[in-house]
Amino acid sequence: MTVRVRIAPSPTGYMHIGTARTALFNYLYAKHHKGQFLLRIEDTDRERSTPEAVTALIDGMKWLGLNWDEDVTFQFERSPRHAEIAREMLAKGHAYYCYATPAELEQMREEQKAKGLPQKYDGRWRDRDPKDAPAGAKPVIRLKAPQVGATVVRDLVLGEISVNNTELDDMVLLRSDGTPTYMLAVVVDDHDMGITHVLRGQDHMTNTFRQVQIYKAMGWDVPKFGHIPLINGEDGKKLSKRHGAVGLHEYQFMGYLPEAVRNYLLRLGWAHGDDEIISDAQAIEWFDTDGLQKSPARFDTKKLRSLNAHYIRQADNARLLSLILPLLSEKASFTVGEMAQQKVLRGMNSLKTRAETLIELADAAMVYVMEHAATNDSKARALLADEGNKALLESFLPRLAAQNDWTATALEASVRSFTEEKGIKLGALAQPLRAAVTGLTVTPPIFEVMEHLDREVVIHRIKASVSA
RNA sequence: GUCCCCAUCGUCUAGAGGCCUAGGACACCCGCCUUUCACGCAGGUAACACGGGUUCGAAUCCCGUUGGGGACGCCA
Repeated sequence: MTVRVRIAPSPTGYMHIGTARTALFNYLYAKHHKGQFLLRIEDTDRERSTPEAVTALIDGMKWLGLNWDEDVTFQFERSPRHAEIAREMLAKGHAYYCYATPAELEQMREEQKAKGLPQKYDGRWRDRDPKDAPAGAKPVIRLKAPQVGATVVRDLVLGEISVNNTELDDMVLLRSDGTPTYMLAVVVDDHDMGITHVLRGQDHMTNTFRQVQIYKAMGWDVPKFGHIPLINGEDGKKLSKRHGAVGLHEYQFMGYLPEAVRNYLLRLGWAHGDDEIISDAQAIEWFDTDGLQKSPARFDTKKLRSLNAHYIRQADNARLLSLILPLLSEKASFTVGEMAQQKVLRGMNSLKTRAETLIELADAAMVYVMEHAATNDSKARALLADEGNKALLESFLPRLAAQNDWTATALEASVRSFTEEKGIKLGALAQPLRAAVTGLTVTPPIFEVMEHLDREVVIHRIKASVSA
């Protein structure tokens, strides 16, 4: 049997980081088992679904590199089919009309809550004759769920899980306006799409029991289920906006590489021995449900950053340049030209070992973009305000002006011989030099920066700082 | 409140009854390298929630307690 899995997000604004991880797991599961990975947009909630949100979901999937097979299924388009199944269940005696009004049900729940009873539909229309229906009332269709026994699921992650059927109530399948509920639509779509394995968050566990009852009522094959532990915030509480970013796109904006996010998400709730850095090919080769964790994991930004730093170091320089180019132009307030881009590219090897995000990479790369040295670094200004340093720089200037070989190696040699003659440490001149040339105290190796910067620019900046 | 699920360093995790004096990674601390900052390399601190069983032997199996998460909609 070919494995067919799906990710079924609802378009309610953006792609949640947890949804992204579930999508990744499903994708890898499909690839590992040489099956198909499908995308279904669950847009049956017409109030909240928007075309923008659908686009956000699709963009998120593409950014993460999770390409799906076949066409995207839009759940709402299938509502006639869902209604058809609801009527079929009605005909088979597995469902019934319920005329209770929302207000009536709310009152029922409040009474249950007040008495400390479990909150669930009490089945008031289960055995009642539809002839008793109030005139003009629009009914919903409810599942006639089994009231004895237990519903048992052999979970791919948790093992056997079960619940007594007395705990489950008769859920709504078709709303009074004729539209299907999530519970019905998911089952019908998964069945029609030939889904064999459902890997989803543990927040769906109770839904699974109820959905299994629908499969059984229809006499359909029940797919295998696997309930993935949820992602919590750094404080162990439910991941929410107050923890920072929950939208996948936010990670993109914060300068994370998709491969880093992929690797991080993969290791959150899943492991393959002690492996940490895992390539896409290895992920496909290794991923299976036996490596999934049972308990929830906390989101750790520090580890994500560390992984991101790793992948930035691995990344192709030209790719990095293209990724930070919009950032550079934005920071500079002008379009960064070809010359500056070439300087950044030449300095990239040193820049990328110092950045954990693309934002930091862009910040550091600005030394090659700006016309003048930075002026807002107080430590650098203090260094240049020192008369001794000024005198030192001034006395070194003629050497620099006479410098033939404008390479990092030669520049370093020149500075070394100068400091040796003066009997001072290399850093005694290198650091003021860094401050004068860049306006900063922390940069890539200063001789390399000088090499990539034009000679005239370097000399001009030193002169400017000396005479300031 | 009711039901479901879970429980190893601060965090992510390895661990399938003896290989565990509990391993790795991130973070943290320290050293080396060094023109700053990083990278890299070498060390270090740090965990089996608790209580009962089962067993010659338990981080691993069972029960309970505690703690955590989730679900209880004509949302998905």
